[in-house]
Amino acid sequence: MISLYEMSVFAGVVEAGGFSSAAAALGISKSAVSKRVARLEDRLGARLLNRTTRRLSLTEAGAQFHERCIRILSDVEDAQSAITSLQLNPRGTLRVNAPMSFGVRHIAPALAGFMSRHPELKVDLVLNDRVVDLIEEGFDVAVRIVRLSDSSLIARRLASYRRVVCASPEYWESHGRPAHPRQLKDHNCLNYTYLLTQGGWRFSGPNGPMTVAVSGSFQTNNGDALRVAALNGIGVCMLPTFIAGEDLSAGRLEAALEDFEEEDLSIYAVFPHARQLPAKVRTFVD
Amino acid sequence: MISLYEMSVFAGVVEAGGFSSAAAALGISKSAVSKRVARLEDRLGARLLNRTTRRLSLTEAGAQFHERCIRILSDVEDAQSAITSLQLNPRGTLRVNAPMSFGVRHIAPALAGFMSRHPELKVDLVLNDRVVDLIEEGFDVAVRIVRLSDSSLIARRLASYRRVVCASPEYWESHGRPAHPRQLKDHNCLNYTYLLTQGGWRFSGPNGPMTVAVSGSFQTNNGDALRVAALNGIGVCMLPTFIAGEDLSAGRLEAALEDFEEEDLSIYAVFPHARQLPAKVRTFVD
DNA sequence: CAAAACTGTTTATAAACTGGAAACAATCAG
DNA sequence: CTGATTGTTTCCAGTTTATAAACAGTTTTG
Repeated sequence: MISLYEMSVFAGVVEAGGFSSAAAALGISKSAVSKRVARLEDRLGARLLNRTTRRLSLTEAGAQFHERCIRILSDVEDAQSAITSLQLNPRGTLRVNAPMSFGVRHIAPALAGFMSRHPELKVDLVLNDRVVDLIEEGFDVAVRIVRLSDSSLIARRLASYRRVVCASPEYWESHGRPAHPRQLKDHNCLNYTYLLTQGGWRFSGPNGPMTVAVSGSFQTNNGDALRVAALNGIGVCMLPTFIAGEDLSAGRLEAALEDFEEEDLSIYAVFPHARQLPAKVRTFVD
Repeated sequence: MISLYEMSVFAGVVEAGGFSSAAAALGISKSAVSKRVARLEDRLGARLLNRTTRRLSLTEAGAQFHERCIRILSDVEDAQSAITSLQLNPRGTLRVNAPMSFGVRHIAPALAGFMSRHPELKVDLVLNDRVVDLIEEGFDVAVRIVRLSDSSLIARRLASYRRVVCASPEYWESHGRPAHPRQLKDHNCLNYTYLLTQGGWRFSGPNGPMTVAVSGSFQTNNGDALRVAALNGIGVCMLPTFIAGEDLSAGRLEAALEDFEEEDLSIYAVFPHARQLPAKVRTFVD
């Protein structure tokens, strides 16, 4: 198969008007130029240049081929620089996947500023709480609350959060505040479906981690619904700080069992691969 | 530099939807496919394909690049086949150089039939009697009466001819017919300028070649003018058979000294190079 | 007119690259 | 769990490549 290098050497010779000067211009030896052109002619099965020691002239075939060479080489150049630019500048379409609650609460608001800083970049934010296949569904990056052990995916830690047992001040007042996780069995524990499947609420006690089975009158797979229930004083729930944070600061919810909290958990950005991360992804994560 | 082969392998992978199937389709091993694509990605500095063991998907960069790849590869294909076709089919422009007399008398008449057999071919016939630089002036082929010793040019014998001493029947009648070249000094020898510069007329006697100095009242650098003079009975001239042939057959001129004629001389087609002769040239010469 | 300079080509040799087989790692099907 | 399949990596032999040097032919120059 013809190679682009051969074509560019040929174009160089035509441009320079000679093998020796072309060799100098291309920074290679003249024997290399000679052989490249000879090989190209062999592959095409046609003579491209009529050459004497002194003068050089294009064959009819050579003239035709040169014209096309120029165009092809510039097309390749274009393609290459398009890719490079896509790699260096944040643009194109960025497909982001994130959990529902976190996405609505933290990503969507941040997106406005991000997008105004990068007007060439389109963002496609897909929020859902199931674990998606990044590669199959073509995501550039996903935000994950739990770390996955998928070998081909690369994770980067974005932030930490805690899970806080909390309820409204009114609820605590009427039901009392537990001093130990075990006492939760006397409370109406509002449950996040996902946590339930893990067997209960996890704490970190003085003797290591412990899991407490809890039960209550309400369960949902949506963190915001849980929060609303808690705000209304229906019961106790375990909420991540990125959901309950504001309510805790504002005093609308109050925490309990803070001495038994698990160590910090992490929020991760996950990419399909590590090397050669497009700028759009890098910028977004930053 | 990116290579077309890499691009075609990448395009093959996209088309086949997998590395292994692409390898089978391209007839190479899958390790080669893997390495080619990896190298292409390195050179572009961007990931083109997101790959799991099971599934394959194009990156945004990959999708863009693939589109351009397809176009570039087909452009190259086009260029290549255009050259090949130019090489295989007689078409394009054929620049022919020939001596004046021979060109007018033999090439021009033959051209009509040749061109009607090859309507896609244009012919540019340049007639002159000076020796031109084929390469510098861009000729595809030249017809030469004398063999040149130009190293870079390749000659092919087209036909043979003889040089015949002849005059009109009337002239012979009134001046007598010479029996030996030496007797030419008693005749009015019409001279072709070019031959004069060689010192006289050359003959092949029983004792090997001989050159006879001749003189006469008329000399010209045009064979046809010489012929006309001879027809008019002005004197004796030495004409090539390709000029005097018809007149000799028709009896308008009669030969002499036929036993002393030189061995056959040749008419050559001369090309700038031997290998990869375009079809237009080959066809023309045939 | 010979020496010098310059052309493109060829040759010899060392370095780089290439492709395939096999081993490997990861995933999926049964 | 085992076997099949996917893409990657490693290793090695074979090829290709580039360069310098020698070469052949032509033009310029002193």
